[in-house]
Order: sequence, then structure tokens, then C-alpha cells
Amino acid sequence: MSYETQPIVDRIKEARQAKSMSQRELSKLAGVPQGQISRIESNAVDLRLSSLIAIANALDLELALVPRKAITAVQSITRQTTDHRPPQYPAIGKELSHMQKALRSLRTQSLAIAQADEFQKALSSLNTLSIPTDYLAQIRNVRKAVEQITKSQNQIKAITDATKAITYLRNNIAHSTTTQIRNVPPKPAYSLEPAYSLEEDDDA
Amino acid sequence: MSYETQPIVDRIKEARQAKSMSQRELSKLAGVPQGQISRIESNAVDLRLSSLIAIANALDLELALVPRKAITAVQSITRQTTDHRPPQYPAIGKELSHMQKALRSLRTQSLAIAQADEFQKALSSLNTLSIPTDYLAQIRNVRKAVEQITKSQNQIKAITDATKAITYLRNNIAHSTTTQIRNVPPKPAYSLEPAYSLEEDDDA
DNA sequence: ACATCTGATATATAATTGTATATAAAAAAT
DNA sequence: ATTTTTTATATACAATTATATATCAGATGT
Repeated sequence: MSYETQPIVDRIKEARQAKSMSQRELSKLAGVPQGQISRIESNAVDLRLSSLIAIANALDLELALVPRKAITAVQSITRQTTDHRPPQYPAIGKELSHMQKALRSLRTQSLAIAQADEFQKALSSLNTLSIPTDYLAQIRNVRKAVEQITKSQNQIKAITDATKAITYLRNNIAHSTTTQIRNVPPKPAYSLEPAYSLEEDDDA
Repeated sequence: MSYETQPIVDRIKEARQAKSMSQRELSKLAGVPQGQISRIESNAVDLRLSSLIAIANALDLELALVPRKAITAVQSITRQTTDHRPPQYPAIGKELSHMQKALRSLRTQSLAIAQADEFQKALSSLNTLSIPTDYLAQIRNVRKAVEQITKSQNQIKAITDATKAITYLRNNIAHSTTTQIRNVPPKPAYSLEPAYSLEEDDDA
């Protein structure tokens, strides 16, 4: 559609993918049909303000009118507040995505909020690292544990344990990479194509 | 229309009035029909993104998606960058509005930009003061001078002179009010009804 | 009193949106 | 491995809604 709307629409799509949400998930949260979200993201429609606001809010974003003079300042603040995930091996990225998802579904269901927040924090800090494939198996185990939480008897304990596991993992990774920062991270392993950037994860 | 759109729509209307623009003027600048602007401002329609962007840009505003965490920071920046005009006696307000308008039409026509900027700065600093009616006659003279600039032979000189006059006036007012800040300003003279706030003036 | 400028409104047209369905890709299960 | 099931995005058509054009009534100033 009109080229001026592109930047906004792009930011919406990025935000959704950063949270590794599907269009359908976003659809439910925002109260906008999935089909419409599809058309919006492909910039095939000139969407209405109410839709934009609903979608933005569902993504924890607020629509603001900023004086031209202030835009650079605002952009810098926005950058600071926005998590920038490093590139990740696809397999690792997938695991992280799934954990994000599992966490979101935990939130929508019951479950004590404090513990969920703890887990979120741990996961976020993990998300700042480029993770070597060596850790794939461990991450996968944690992921499964997180996915099982709903079915577990003592959910609080289950999520607390998962949080510990994540924190432990994170410290391990952070420590191991400090010594060999440049070779372990996947950067040189593949180019930064869109295909991979889709694998990025999450939220804060 | 939907109540969520209200804040955005309100900000648009305020911004337009702050610049003392008419709906028709904004219409020309934004390329959106005046009738549509009327409906938008009364929140009778759920406007499309492209219209919103066009209108915002015409008002020197940029549409931004701000992370929820950053909104207070952004609001504070926005406030700093946005001029807040003190209440003004209607007659005074009108003169200031007319000067704004005259300046805008000067800008759209030729005329050296540097001088116009100088005038703008002078006018803005005048705009921060609550002006006693004593100065009405003087302001009116300057206003007429500004309106005549287009027709004058030496436009550069004309606008430079007008700038000097404004600056002089401002210093006078600022000085006189420092001694009797509380009684000269019009605050007590009338209540802060919407009718009056319409008279506020603008821009930076 | 007249000309001008302000914001509002009626109607025709064009576009978005909602509902439902299709296609493609990925995961799970046998 | 191959089939089945689930998930993720795209699209067709009807209904709803915004937008453009033209016109209006009121206020303001000359």
C-alpha cells in the first residue's frame, strides 16, 4: 500500500516476531482477525487507527505523536528499551522461541505471577547471549520441562526449578564464552539473511 | 468513534490549534480534505494510517511506536520539546495567531529562510509570555508590518525590521512584568474555558 | 450589508474489515 | 521413512466504513 505506512507496519511485524508470536496469537490478543494481520503485515491494506492501536498494545507498544525535533531522542530511548537479540543458530533459536511461547501460555492460564516474572527475567538474560550449539541438549531439556509445567502437580516448584536451570545454564554459557568469545558464537557460521533473523527471539 | 483513538485525535487537534492553523490550511498541507479533518477531529471516523501520517507530518509530528517501558521517558521529552503557551487575552491571542499565519505564508513563498527563522525565534520567545493588553496597539502594528512584507520592495529588510520590533517588544514586556508579575497577566481576568484556550498560539 | 473564512454534513465511491476457507510448512505419530 | 495432524500464513467474497466532492450555515472582519 502507501509507502509511508511501511515503516510502521514493519515495526509491527518485527515486534511480533521478536516475541515469537504467531499471527493467530497476536490476533487473539489484539482482537483483530488473523487474516487481517496477514494483510497488514504484507502492507496490502491501509489499516485503521483502531486496529493499529489494538495491535500495538497487544505487543506492548504505544502509539505516540512525537515532535520532529524530538525524534532522535525518542529513537535513542526506544533503542535502549528494546532488546536486541544476537543471531542464533536456528536450532537454538527454536528452543528459545518455544520457551517464550510456553511462558506466555502459562501466563494466560493461572499460575503465580511472581514466579513467571522470575522465569521471564532469567530467560531474557539468556536471550542476550549467542549460544553455542554445544548447549542445545541442555536447552532442549529445560524447554521440555517448561512445557510440562502445566501438567505438573506442583506448578510453583516446577517453574522455580526451570528458572534455576535457566540461570545455571546462562552462567555456564557466559563463563565459557568469555574465554573464547570470537569463535564459539555462530556469527561466522552463516550470513545474516532474513531467513535466519526470523529465528530471533523474544521479549522482556 | 472508538475511545482508544481519542488521545491521538486530540493531540492532532491540539497541535493544529497550537499552530493556529485552520482545518483548510492543514488540509492543503496534508492533502486530506477539510471535511475529513473535521470528522477526524470530532472522532467521528476511524481514520486510516496513511491519513494519520499525512496529517501528523503536516504538523511536524512523527508517528512512533514506543515500548511501554519507555513511554514516560518519551512523554517527558515530548513535553520539553513542545511549547506550552500561557493563556492570553483573546485580542492578544488573535494578533499572535495572525503573525504565525503571516509567517507561514511567507515561508511557502520565496523569501530567505534565515530571516524567517530569526523572526520565528523572536515570535516564539514572545509567545512564552502572558501579555498585558497595554501592548495590544504595538503588537498590532508589528502584525500589520509582517502582513505587508510580501508586498514590500526590500523583503529582507522588512522582515529583519519586524524581527527587531518583536524582540524589542518582548524585552519590554518581560521587563515590565518582572516587577508586577501577578497582576498584569490576564489569568485573573477570565476563566480558563475552552473558548479561550482556542486562542492560544504557537510553535517553535 | 457584504465578502471571507470557519467548521460541519449529505451523497457516491472506493476501500478496509470480518467470516470462512485454502495452501503451505512443520511436528508428531505410526 | 511416510502418513497424519497440527500450525502458520494467505486469500475470496460480503458487509461495513472511510474518503472525496460539493455544499451549508455561522461567525468575523471590512
